[in-house]
Amino acid sequence: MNKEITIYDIAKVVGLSPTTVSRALSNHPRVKENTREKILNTAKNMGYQSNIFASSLRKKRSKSIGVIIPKLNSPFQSSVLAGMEEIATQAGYNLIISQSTESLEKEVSNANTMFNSRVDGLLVSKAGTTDNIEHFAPFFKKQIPVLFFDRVPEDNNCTGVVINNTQAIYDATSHLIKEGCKRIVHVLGNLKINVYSDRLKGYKYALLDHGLAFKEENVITNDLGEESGDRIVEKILKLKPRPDGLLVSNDACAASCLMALKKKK
Amino acid sequence: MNKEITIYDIAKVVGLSPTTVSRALSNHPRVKENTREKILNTAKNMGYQSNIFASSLRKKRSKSIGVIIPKLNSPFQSSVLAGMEEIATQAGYNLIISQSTESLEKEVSNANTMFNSRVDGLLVSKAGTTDNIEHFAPFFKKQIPVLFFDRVPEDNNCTGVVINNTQAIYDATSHLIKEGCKRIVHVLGNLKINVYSDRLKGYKYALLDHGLAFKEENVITNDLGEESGDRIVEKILKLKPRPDGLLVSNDACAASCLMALKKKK
DNA sequence: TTGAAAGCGGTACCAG
DNA sequence: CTGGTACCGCTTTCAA
Repeated sequence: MNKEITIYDIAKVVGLSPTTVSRALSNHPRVKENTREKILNTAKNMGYQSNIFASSLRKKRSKSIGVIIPKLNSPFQSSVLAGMEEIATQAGYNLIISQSTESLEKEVSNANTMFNSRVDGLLVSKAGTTDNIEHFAPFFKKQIPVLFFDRVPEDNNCTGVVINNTQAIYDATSHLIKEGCKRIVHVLGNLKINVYSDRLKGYKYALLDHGLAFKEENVITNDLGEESGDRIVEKILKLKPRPDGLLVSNDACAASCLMALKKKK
Repeated sequence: MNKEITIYDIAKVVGLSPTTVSRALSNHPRVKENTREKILNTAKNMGYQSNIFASSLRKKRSKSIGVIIPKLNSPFQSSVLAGMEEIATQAGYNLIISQSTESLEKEVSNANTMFNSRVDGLLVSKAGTTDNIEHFAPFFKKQIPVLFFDRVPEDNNCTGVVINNTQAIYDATSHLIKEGCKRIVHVLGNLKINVYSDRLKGYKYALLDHGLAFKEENVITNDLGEESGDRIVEKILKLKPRPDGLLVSNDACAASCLMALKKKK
């Protein structure tokens, strides 16, 4: 059984104190260049591996950041994740990830796990049905930074990063209108989610600014899936007069709608 | 400054030893039901949060699993990740993820980070260019389980999980042949990667079994991107006689090829 | 069923 | 620039 090498072992070998070894290993400035090199070398030779548990225990920091997102296998979320990973790694942080699968219950459980894992910070994109955020209270209380992104809570005390969803859909709608569309159907998800309610605003504003009337029946909500194309197209085809434009708030769903429409032809 | 509550604080309050408190909190069987309940209650009331650093230090286990994949924002990889997360969470493990972005250098660095984070196990899908695996040696030496998936090393001493790539492409090729294709172009990635070399085998076998000749010029390798459609189509159109079937080993690239082909029409 | 005490392996504080 | 030592908070013997 090969025992772990500790700084004490190194200290004995180089004839210095554990303190100095510790300092050398963490690049503390007040160690003679010579000494540090000797320590670093013997550490390498002895196959030393720093014990992050002991270090974290003492320093009370985990050097890890928690991430809670609705779905890992979402093109958007996973590309955001890729960016997070890059920056976190650069800064010497680990990323601990979990998904809520759009369930509040799981989000609560994930938040608890993250808290118990003592992450130094938390990045969250809410589950669709989450309308309270008291499961993050322990973080707030302990002053652990919580940053929401994309799907942010209504609560104004929370820090969040979002794109300008309203403007984006305003632009998209305006584009369709300029292309000659008069009856644009807008398909979006749960309006409890800021992402979709903001987009709906953009849609409405664009209609208004171009002198088109907003009609409730042209908005289809709460059904954004990779397989919901058929259902959506069904609804659209029932509308009279028939719509001449379609704006879908989700790539996969848009593709599904396209396929469904092709079938109908 | 609110100090952390420890098992000692709880012990004092309930008038028992830290040992018993520890046992109660970790559901050790040899604690009287009464005692345990009392401890659990006061723990909750006092706002106790177990210190996972101390626990890990003592138990020498992190209850976390490392994951290294080429790209986080890949539909395939992220859906695998979703499955891993589900199971890991169920089992009380955290997932620490990182991406190599197809670079050996980063993969090495990620492996080191994971090792230093003392993950209890490691899940790896290799970067394309990785042809040695000595950066995982510390894991092997310390008997930390390393499981490769999808992109596995050649080394037979490694445990790996793969789909039957050969059979899959054999079936796909056979399908095209049955549809009447005689000159099928196969587009795939770096042949150093098992995924692609296995698929190439399947392609060859299928041609053989259906009495078609294999031609080197019908295989396009090393260019699988979301934007490589134009280049690939360029190559295809130069072939004489013109191919009548196309088999692309990657969804995004296949879509890109379709678009490029449409433009050419 | 419960307890005392010795670690786990670093880091921080206070000296020198 | 270097060292002694207490301590972070939990778990694990060994003992009762």
